[in-house]
Amino acid sequence: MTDKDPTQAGTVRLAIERDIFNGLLAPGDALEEGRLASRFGVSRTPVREAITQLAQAGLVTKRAHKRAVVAALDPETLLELFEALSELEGTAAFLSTTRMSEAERSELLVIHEAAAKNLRLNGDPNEYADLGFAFHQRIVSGCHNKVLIETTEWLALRVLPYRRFQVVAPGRLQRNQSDHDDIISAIVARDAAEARRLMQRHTLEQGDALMRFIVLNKTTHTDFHPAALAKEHQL
Amino acid sequence: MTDKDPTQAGTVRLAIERDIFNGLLAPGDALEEGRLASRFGVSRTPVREAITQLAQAGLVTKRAHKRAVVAALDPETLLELFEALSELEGTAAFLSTTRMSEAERSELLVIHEAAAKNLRLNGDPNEYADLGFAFHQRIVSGCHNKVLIETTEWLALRVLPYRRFQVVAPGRLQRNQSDHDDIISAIVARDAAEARRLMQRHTLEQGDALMRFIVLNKTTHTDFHPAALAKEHQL
DNA sequence: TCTATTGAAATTGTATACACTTGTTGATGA
DNA sequence: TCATCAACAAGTGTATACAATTTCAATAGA
Repeated sequence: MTDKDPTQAGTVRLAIERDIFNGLLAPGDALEEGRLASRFGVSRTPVREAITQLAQAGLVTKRAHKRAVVAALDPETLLELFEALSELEGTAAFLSTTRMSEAERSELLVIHEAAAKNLRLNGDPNEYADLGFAFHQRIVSGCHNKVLIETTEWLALRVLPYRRFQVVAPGRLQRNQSDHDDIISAIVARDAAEARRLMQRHTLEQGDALMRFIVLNKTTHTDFHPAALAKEHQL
Repeated sequence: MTDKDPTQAGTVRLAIERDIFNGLLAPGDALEEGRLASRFGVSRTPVREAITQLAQAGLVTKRAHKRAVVAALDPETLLELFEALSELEGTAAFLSTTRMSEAERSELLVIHEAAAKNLRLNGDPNEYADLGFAFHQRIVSGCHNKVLIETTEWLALRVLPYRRFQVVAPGRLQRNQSDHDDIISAIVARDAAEARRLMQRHTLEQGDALMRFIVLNKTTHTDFHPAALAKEHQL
């Protein structure tokens, strides 16, 4: 996903992407070409191209002669995203169980144990979230199917801004870690079907937890934008 | 997928898309902005935008300062595509089994029986291919998960130019139809797990059949482009 | 003969100017 | 006061001009 694109359009695209993930650009916010152009010190042309790319990636929506806006994930779409993502990640786990190299498997274990250590010592929750993300990513990449990896990451990208909120739900971290424990066990035991089942359920439950969290906080927010929630919960 | 995009960029995009599917543009062919612009009677700007969109859709590959080329599906990628697609369609069948409305189910049956009739009467193979495509599409759309539908169609789009070659392999049609029979039976019996298993295996086998066909004809072609193969087999 | 290099031609990336569409504001009439 | 519509403002879509990079062929050297 992280293109090493030396072109200005690519640079602008990455900058906008980061803004979306950081929350500087909230869902529903308008992306006005002229302002972005002057902000990045380029002309409208590369900005337009960047927006076109982001639109195809699903991060912004764009209709003819209307301002492009950051894609707003309504709860229904978010749920659908997690449902699809859970199946993809489950499939990846299934394939990875038999296809990962010894090196990949041991790397996965290292990540998992670092997360466990973080949890035991009450470490930085952001670091734990990053480790959790790495855990998922390694399992996905372990399937050695570039198309599947690309597709999964494409979906994961869209829930990325929301995903770290799993950590705020009470008891989520321990549950998350024990899920990972079970998944690792299945992989080590070369039980691909079980790895799929556990991974699929795990990702779907992450989505459910996120949904519950959002619904709980919905009354106090007109929108459930990650940046607003982050402020609220000192993330 | 079929945008009603009144803008020239959208028009150009659809035109190029059709050219790719029709075979006028073969994988590996260069998409030169200037020539396309003069061909469609527009400037390079909308052409560039169309190419950017197609690149994000995966139909063409584009690197900085280099010509955009129609995405070439090497056999390995094609196999990966079918592996990923088979999982997605299997999941869709799983969900559709319990989620399809009565109307959707009966529509699926109508399509299936039309295909059966076509086969019995030795009808037009192209019509059979279209019915087969419709069969898959209805099962996918029946899952009522827009994200999953969109993702599946996104992958299916990339194998679409190659997919109709399943029909040329000897005995493929009967095998294909009996697979569909079994899938329908599982759906009617509300056996979601079985529907998934059958659908997944079915799509994967379609890919395998296509791969075998390609490998068999590989020696006589430097490339296995669909248009060339179509000419060869009077499709 | 083959390889490396160098220059121009071709092609892509970007800036700017203009055309068209959309939305808003304020004047006009009832 | 309110509805209607026209003029304008703001913003997107497109064309064109220019800059930067790649490509390719011709040439020089071994």
